[in-house]
Amino acid sequence: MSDGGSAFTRRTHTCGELRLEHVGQRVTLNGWVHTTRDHSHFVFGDLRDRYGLTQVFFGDGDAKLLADAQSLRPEDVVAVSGVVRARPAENVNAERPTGQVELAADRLEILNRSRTPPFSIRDDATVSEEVRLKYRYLDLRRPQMQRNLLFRHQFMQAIRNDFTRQGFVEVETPFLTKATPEGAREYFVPSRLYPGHCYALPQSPQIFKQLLMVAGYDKYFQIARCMRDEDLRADRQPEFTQLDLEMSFPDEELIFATVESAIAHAIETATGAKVPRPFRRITWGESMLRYGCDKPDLRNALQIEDVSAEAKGSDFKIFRGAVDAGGVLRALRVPGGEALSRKEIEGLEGRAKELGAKGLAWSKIDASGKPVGGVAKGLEDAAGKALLAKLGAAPGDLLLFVADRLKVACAALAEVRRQLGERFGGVKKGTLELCWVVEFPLFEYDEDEKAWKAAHHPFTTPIEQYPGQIVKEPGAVAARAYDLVMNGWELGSGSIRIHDRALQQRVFEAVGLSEEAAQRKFGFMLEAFEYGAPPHGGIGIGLDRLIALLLEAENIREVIAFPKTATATCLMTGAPTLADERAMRDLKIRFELPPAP
RNA sequence: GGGGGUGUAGCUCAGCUGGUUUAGAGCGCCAGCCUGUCACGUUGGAGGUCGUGGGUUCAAGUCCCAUCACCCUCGCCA
Repeated sequence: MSDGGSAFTRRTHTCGELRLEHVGQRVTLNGWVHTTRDHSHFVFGDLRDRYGLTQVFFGDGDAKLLADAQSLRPEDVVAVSGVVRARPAENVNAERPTGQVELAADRLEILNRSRTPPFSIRDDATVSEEVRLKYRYLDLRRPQMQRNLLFRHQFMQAIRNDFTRQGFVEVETPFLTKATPEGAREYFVPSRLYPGHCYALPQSPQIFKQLLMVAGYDKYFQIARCMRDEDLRADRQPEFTQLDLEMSFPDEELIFATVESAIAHAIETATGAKVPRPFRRITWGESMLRYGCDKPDLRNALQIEDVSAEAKGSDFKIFRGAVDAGGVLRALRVPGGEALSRKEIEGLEGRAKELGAKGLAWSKIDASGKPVGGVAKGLEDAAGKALLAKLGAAPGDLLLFVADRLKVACAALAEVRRQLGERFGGVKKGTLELCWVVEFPLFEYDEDEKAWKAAHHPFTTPIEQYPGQIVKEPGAVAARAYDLVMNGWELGSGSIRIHDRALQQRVFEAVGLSEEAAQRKFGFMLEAFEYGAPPHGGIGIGLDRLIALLLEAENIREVIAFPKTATATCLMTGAPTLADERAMRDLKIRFELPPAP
């Protein structure tokens, strides 16, 4: 058979495989030249593939072989054949699994030369992310990245296995679908057959999975790609992977138990760590009060306290003023916090101010239990004493206060608490704390549009205190919505859905969606719900984030093979590119671009 | 859309208050030497649009303005 000259000796083993037990065997390795050490009369080479490194010895009198070996450069691709031999005892490399042996080469096939790579393929190479992304295929050769992607694969496999074991069916849903104007901005795909019409790429498979429930697939899951045309962050990419699932006839407990099983199984399979179950539960209200946010890091023992009632009787202007203006006074007691310097406290105050706080008041508690420094004077009156008592202030404490609007006070103290977590809150790297945050509000007030809108999505079941509450006081209605949170990161979000057509209509009305508009946007779904929609609910969990957290990566780009930059470009391919004129003609699209500078 | 940071050799960086040479270092690269290295060692060498454009100045890597790229972040992400 003609092979175009590309015949080569196929490997018998990988570069991570050879041990003393192979000594004496004739083997062939295929791989990349990692390094060479040229000693003139002989050459050592390290051959690399994704399984490991094996030392190859060239020499032993064959001049042609030696010359070829001397010509080898990093990242050349070769096939090397020879006999495995034990290294002399003094030359064993104990740091490598293959370090007991080496391959005494008698044949070297250079399969492909490499240009000098822009950086060396090693974990300890310091390379800017920009360069790494441009040469992503080289970056992915680094052992760390190979470990990351392998870990990701194992994690995904374990999830699929556990859902399959639990009787779930993985169903693929369309990429080319109908735009749903609520929620995240969508990517559009123009239709050639229907000029002026567009498909949208799904921001999530939400509607399809609910229709699968109507279709009777009572346990659905999918490892699904989602696309959102929003601005990016370290933990957000324009396309990302969700573990999406939906169940019929559920309650929260069934969904929690199902998800906990799969997530715990996957974490245990991929990391070997034991994940305690059930996960902790905390209501949204409690979380906002104690931790100032809806994604608490429960490893952190520090807790926020509301001392607005005490502030009311205070003579201290900063405390009292905020409460009189309809705001709150919230405090964070930091045991041992007296060790913080003035400068460190100012650093925290800087962060608090970035988040909109007017300031960060503080006082330390001295050995006799008296407040000293900062706003200590404001704590001397009766109200101050009551406040200290409520906080349980003890010698060595640092007390931090934010007097502000509720939202600002929460955000500022949440950030301060987060920053102090490792030093004073007992947060340890490498530990996991998963929890469910439950009973989210159903609606949020949109200040810009002066209207209530769905906090999760408009298919979420309300928990009405009395009939009609969603119209009379929408802000007070809780929802059967829940978030999965790990170490202070939101992993996923879900709810028990509305399956009743009339209730769905009332919720649409509450968010200002008329019958007509609802029909236009979701008519096919509402119609489906008239054919026997079972009660159902589910969740979507961001897998990139979860995997990044487990690998202690700073950034989800570290666990995505070909990620985009913070400005949604691909440095390797150059995407996005200017539209091709002819393709645009086919699509009957013309762009109006601002004039070039 | 706003704020902050970075940009000098292939890579990672230094370059002070504008003037010390022809803008440096380590790694990498190229060439020589080296019979047990494993981040091999050693000798020598090549390599620069100081992100880009404009301005100030006798003189700009350095100061000013604009712009681009990347990173972080606020808004945004039902």
